[in-house]
Amino acid sequence: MTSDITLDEEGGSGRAPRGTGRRLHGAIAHKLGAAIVSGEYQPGDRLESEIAFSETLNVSRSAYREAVQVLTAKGLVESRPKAGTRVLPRNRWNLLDPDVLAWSFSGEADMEFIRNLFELRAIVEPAAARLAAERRDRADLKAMKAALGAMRQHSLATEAGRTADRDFHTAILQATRNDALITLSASIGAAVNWTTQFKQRSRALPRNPIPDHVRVYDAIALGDADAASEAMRQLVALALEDTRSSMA
Amino acid sequence: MTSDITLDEEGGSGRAPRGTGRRLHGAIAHKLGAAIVSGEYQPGDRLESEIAFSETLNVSRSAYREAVQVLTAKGLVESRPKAGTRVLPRNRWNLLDPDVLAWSFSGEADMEFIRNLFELRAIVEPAAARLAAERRDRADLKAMKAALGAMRQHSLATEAGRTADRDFHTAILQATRNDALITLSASIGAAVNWTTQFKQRSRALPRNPIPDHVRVYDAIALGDADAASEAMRQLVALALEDTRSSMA
DNA sequence: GATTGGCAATTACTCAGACATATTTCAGGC
DNA sequence: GCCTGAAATATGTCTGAGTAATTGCCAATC
Repeated sequence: MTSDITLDEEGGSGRAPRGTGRRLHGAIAHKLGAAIVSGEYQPGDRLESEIAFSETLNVSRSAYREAVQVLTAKGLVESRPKAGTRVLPRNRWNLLDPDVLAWSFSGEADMEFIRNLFELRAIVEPAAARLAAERRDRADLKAMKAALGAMRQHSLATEAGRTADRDFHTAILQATRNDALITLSASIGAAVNWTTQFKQRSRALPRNPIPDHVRVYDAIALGDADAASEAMRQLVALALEDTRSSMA
Repeated sequence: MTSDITLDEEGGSGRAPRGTGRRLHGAIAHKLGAAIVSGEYQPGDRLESEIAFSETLNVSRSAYREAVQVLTAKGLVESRPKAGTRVLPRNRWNLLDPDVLAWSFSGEADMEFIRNLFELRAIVEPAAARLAAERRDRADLKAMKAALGAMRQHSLATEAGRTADRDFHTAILQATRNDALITLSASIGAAVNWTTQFKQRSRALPRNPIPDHVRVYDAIALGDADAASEAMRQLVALALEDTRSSMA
């Protein structure tokens, strides 16, 4: 028997069996992962047995098991012989894993969690800007300047505009020369931009983001660490305010 | 045929086929993951085909595939039909994943990476102490005090002492009420304590860590956010200094 | 000469079913 | 009542077959 289940997520035109480039076990992991982070399965809950669950999904046991391995790798579940597969308590989850973040935002957004992410961002990003001001070289500044120019041309409502925004922040991170910091900030930034995209949809954002970004750039270019940190602090604070107002 | 390979890591008395409680695919993931983060496989390198590699390891294809799924979930590799499985560039790795951190420290420690982690810790922990000072309740303080008492009784050279140290920091994190921050800081803290354990082994550390911790506790108990942040900053700085000196 | 189209080969992906192993649970004996 | 051992059950591992998708080559065309 061949798989006859759609397993499509992000509800929409459910025509294709699954998006191209997406493997079956990946789709299962996404489906289960989203169900867990959304609270559909509670910590401590036991999943059906492998045989039963894979039959329910109309997939082979191998495909299902590979999906569970992914969830296990991200700390969402734990499997033991005879005991079955159980959802782990939330403090075991790798909340900052890019996939887990994506799953968290694939359903309804948990405002409390978003606040926590912004709080973390407000801690990390200003510090990153500070390091960037101390360590940037000519190539870093060039990249930032180019991204800034692109941001001026395209609105944040367009895909090109959001890409430019991402590029600007990425350039700052690269200048910190700290891989751990880069990984962390990139994950948080991506997740937060989920909400930005959402925010734009409610089209109540006339504020021009360029001046905030220019202040950050100028401080980094001057090598003024304190000013860079402060400018970034403001930028994050304003972003949180925008997000908050667009959701209230 | 049954698996006849040992797959033992952490070189030592290689008696058991693999540590109890450790599944085969987990052992493979550990072995491959450690090999990748240590640079044995370079980004862009292509792994042998599933059939060939699983035969080399004397394990079934299923076990090997499940291990690869874990690595894929952590951003270390990517698999595509016909193209094979390739090691991804380092900026795609989830460097802050607990397992990836563990693999990083299972081999020779990369001093540059350790510095980066300490830098990140120096950013996050003082901010966490600040939040804890603002939000802690009686139960939080009680937990910190208990951990502090345990630290006084046992040296950091003992397992009990290290547990108490962890408990103290965990209690501070809990008081921040920020899950994302807790997850992050716990991962970094655990990784850094790898180095602490290593540090102790070189037994050149007469410094008493208690006063530093007491300063942090007092500031948090008083609700003095600035003092808490500053005290934690000092604590992290001293820890870095100790680690640096014990490795030089 | 450069570009586009189709073809074939290779590789991962999925499926199916059997057997092995570990852990919990419960029954029995000291 | 505690400990010991056996049975039940779910995950873990193995094998082998067949499917699907991507790449790289080659030819035909502009």
